[in-house]
Amino acid sequence: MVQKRQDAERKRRGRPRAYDPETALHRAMEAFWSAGYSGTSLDDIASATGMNRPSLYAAFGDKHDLYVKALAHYWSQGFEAMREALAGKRPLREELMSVYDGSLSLYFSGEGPARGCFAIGTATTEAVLHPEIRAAFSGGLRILDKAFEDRMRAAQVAGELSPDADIETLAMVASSTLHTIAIRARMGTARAELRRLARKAVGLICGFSLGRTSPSSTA
Amino acid sequence: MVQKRQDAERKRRGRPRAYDPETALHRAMEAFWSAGYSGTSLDDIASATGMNRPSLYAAFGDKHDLYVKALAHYWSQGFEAMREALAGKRPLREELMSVYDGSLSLYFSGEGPARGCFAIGTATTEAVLHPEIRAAFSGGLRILDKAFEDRMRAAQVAGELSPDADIETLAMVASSTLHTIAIRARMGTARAELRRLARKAVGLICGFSLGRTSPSSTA
DNA sequence: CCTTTTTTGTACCATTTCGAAAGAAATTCC
DNA sequence: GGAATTTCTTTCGAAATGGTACAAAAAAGG
Repeated sequence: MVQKRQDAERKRRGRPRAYDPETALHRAMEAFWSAGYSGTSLDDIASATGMNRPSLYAAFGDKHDLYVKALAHYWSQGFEAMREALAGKRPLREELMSVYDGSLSLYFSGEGPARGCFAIGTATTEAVLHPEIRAAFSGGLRILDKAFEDRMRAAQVAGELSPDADIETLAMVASSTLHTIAIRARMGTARAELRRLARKAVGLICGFSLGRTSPSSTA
Repeated sequence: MVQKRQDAERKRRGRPRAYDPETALHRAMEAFWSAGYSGTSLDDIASATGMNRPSLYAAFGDKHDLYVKALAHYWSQGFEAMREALAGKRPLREELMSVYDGSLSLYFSGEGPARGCFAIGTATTEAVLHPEIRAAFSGGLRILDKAFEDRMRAAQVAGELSPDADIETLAMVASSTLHTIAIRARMGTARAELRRLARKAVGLICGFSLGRTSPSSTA
């Protein structure tokens, strides 16, 4: 961190920044997370980041820009977590549960009631009126879809899933399970119940494996 | 309607209302639908309903009350549609597709880009900070969950689904499919693609029927 | 016709919100 | 140490927002 600063910015000319852009963006995201885009004022964000509005404006542009950057920040974190969880080094069942457990940890982090997924919880609302947010939102969701699908195709090749299994459908179940968990977390469903839900979905998906004739018993 | 008015309100004392409360509430809901709770001003709602703010306040209380009433209005519509679609008079497969087709019609109604589900699209954001909205939101979602589950239990009794089928899991797939469609509609996914997604989910669910050993091919 | 009752419409108020301007502060370059 | 540069802090302003007060309007009751 310190090295990178020295490398990239060698010796900046004027007064040094009093904030770290990365952590400031993260704090701004946290501020948006609970109340959403419209429900969070720039003063709220200023308090959360410790910056004042002019500095915020100079660093990230206006409120809209700031939100879009926060969303990109969230997604890049999510992609990374997804990549690690679905690395393909463990059984499919285990890796899928890693995805859901990791998501639950994120959704139930923070102080008050669970905030669920930042993107689904806040960008869904804005997507209709703000094309940029809609694009960033849908782009991120598609990447997650693809991550599930890629992992399952690999599982099929490796013999973890039946050659007959419809990968597209199973990946869709994996994605929609993530989405329903994101929503339900935000509406107050207990973490344990959501984990139970995830286990059932994983059981269903992994039921389509060789050697099992009836994937219906998904205990 | 006219009769009911004469019955219930016989002869109201003062100046008659210039609006119909039911349609006004519906218009208010439509106003909230695109921009969400925080993103919609009382002026927006006043324009949408043709009422002015004092009348709005007298009729529905403050903005928060109005939104909660709009949400209840939306849910009651949804419950009714669900009840009709899952009446149990047609094959499960057909009735499930009725649910998704009906939902898609609703999600893609209106002028601009698709607005998806009013509840999921707008209440998810507010659920964290507003316990009343959270309660109304989760209550509605639970009723939809139960409607799916009840219908599937009936299907199991009727022999449409295998006795081995895990109804809870299948109902969860049905619900999460509805949720993912609601989200994706709002993020700009084409209606045809969402219908394809619904067909796949229905195929998966109804694959757990007697006489099929492998429900994996869900074309 | 006058009183009572209820709703409407205009106007207003206090607060919040977003954005910008202007000068002070901190650092590098020469 | 002074000039140049970048950021910070204070302050302002215009617009929007939620909510309310008050008089005019429209109906029924007597």
